[in-house]
Amino acid sequence: MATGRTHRPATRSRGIPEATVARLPLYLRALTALSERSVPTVSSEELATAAGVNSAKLRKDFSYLGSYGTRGVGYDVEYLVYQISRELGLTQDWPVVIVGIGNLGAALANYGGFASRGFRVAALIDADPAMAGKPVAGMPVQHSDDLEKIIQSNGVSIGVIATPAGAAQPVCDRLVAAGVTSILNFAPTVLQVPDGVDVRKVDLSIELQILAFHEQRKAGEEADAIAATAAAADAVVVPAADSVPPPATRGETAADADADAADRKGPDGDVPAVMPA
Amino acid sequence: MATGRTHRPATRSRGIPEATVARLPLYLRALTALSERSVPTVSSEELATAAGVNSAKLRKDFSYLGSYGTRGVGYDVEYLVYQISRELGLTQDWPVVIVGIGNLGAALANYGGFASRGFRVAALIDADPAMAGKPVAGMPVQHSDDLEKIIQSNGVSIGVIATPAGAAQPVCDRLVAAGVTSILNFAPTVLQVPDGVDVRKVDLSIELQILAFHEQRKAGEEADAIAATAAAADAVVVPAADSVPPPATRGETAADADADAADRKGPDGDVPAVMPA
DNA sequence: ATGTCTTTGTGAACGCGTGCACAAAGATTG
DNA sequence: CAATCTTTGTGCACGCGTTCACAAAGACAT
Repeated sequence: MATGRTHRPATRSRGIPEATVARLPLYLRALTALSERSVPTVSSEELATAAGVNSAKLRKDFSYLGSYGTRGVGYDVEYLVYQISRELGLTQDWPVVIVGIGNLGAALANYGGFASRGFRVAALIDADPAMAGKPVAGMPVQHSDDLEKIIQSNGVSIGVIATPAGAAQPVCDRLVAAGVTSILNFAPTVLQVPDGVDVRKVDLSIELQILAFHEQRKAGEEADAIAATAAAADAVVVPAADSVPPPATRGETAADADADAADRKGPDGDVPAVMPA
Repeated sequence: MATGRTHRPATRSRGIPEATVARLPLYLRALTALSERSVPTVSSEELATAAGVNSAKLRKDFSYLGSYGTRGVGYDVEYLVYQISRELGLTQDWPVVIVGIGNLGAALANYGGFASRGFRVAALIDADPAMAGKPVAGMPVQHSDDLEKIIQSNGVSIGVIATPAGAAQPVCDRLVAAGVTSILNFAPTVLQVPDGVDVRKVDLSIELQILAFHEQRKAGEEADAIAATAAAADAVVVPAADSVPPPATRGETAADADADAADRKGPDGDVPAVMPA
C-alpha cells in the first residue's frame, strides 16, 4: 500500500499505538461487510482472517479500545462497528478539499466512497483558470486564488494534494496557513510541515519500486537455486549483477551512471501526480 | 502514505531490512534531484534532510548496501544513484499491466513517471467489452478474456489492480495463475494470495481514516486544554464522547449502530477503486 | 609529514510491535 | 448448580527498527 506517515512517528496517541490505529479501518471494513450480511457476532479468529491479520494481534488491538468482547462468544458486530467508528472520529463530518484536478484529482473526486465514512468533498481546487467553473463529479472546480476563503468558510481541516510535484509544497504551505492540519499527499515530494500537522503520503512509484526489489530478489534466488543444482561441476557461473560496472576508485565510473540518469530523468519532477519518482 | 505490505512481513531479504528497502526509493528521488542540479557529492546530513529522515538512519541504511561514502566528504551522487537503482532492480525493464480502466486506472495509465524508472505499461485490461479497443493514454484497452495471453506473451510479473472491490480477488487469482508474482492493489479489499506472491495496497479511505483519528485527537486535546483552564471551578464538564450512547448490556444498543451502518453502507463495496471503505 | 577537521560507519542501548500461551470469564449443557 | 467447553484478554519474551554517540578514516592545510 502506498503508505507512509511522515510526522508524529510513534506518538501513541491516547495510549492507542499507531500500528493499531492503522489497522482499525481494516477491521471496520470487515465488520461493515459482516453487518451488511446481518451477522450478529464474530470471533476474533474469524474477524482476523477477514481482515488478513493474526487473531492475537486483533485481540490486543481491541484491548486498547476497551473490553468489547464476550468470552466464549466473540464480539458484537454492530457494537464494535460503532465503537471503532467513534474511536476513529468517523461519527462526525469531515469536509475535505482536493487540490489539483488532473487525472488523479478527478478520479478521487469521482470516488463514491468519500461520503460513506464521514468524509465529504467540500471543494475541488485547481490553479488552471481554464478549469474554473468546469464541473467535475457534479461539482464546479474553483480557482486556487480562493483557496484560503474556501478552507475557512467550510471549516476544512483535511486537505488532499494531487498536484504535480513542483506545486505540492507551495500548496501545502497555503493549506496549512489557512488552517488545515491533516494532509494526504499524492505528489511525489517530501512535504515540510510545522509541528502539529499530520502528513500521509500515497506514492505509487515507491510502491512499484519496492515490488521490483522483491521481484528481483525472487528472480535472483531462483537463479541461485538453478545454479546450485546445475553447477557443482563448474565453479564460475554467470557474472553476478554486482560485478557489472567496475566500481573503480570512483571519479569516472560516475560518468556511466550519469548518462543513465540523464536518459531517464525526463517525465519525473513535474508529472500530474500519483506516483512519485 | 497509503502503504501496507501484506505478505512477507519481515523477510529481511538478503540482509537488507524491509524498512530500509522502503526508504531507498525516497533516497533515490532526492539523489536524482541533486543529480539534475549537477551536485557532485552530498553529506548524509543534507541528503537526510532532503529525504525527510534522520541522518543516522540514512547512514545505517546505506551501510547495508556497502560502504559507498567517503569520510570527511560524503557520498558521490551519481555513484549512489547507480547503486540504489541496481539494488532496487531498476536497471532492468519491468513490464506492468493495469487491470480495471476506470477513473483511477486511466489516471494511472496517463501517469508519465512509469517509464522513468524502468517500469513500462505493457497493457491496459478491462472487463467491459465496450472499453475494448478504446485508446487510453495512447494505448488500446484490451478485454480481460485475453488476460492470461497478455501476461504470458509480455513476460509480465507485476500487476496493478484498479478494479471495483468485488472484482479484485478474481482478477488477482487470474493474474497469479498466469504468472504474476507482485501485485499493487488499489481496490478496497484484502487480497488472499499464495506464498511467494507480494501484495502491496494503496488505500485512500484508510489513509483518510487515520488522519481523521489524529485530527479528532488534536481537537480533543485542545478541548481538554480549554476545559482545564476554564474549569477548575465546576467539576462536571461537557459529557465526554465516550458516554454518548449508553453501552447497556448490549442487545438493543446494537440497533442504534445498526441504523447508522445502514445509512452509510451505500456507495462502498463496489466503488470504482482507490479508496477502500 | 604531521596535525586538524569533517563526516562516515557501526557497536550498543532502547523501545515498539508481534506472537505465544495461558488464566480468567462466561456461555451452555446435563 | 456443577461441569465442560469456548473464546477473550493479557503477561511475557523475542526481534526488528531507531537513535545515540564515538572511534576510525580520510581530506585538507600547513
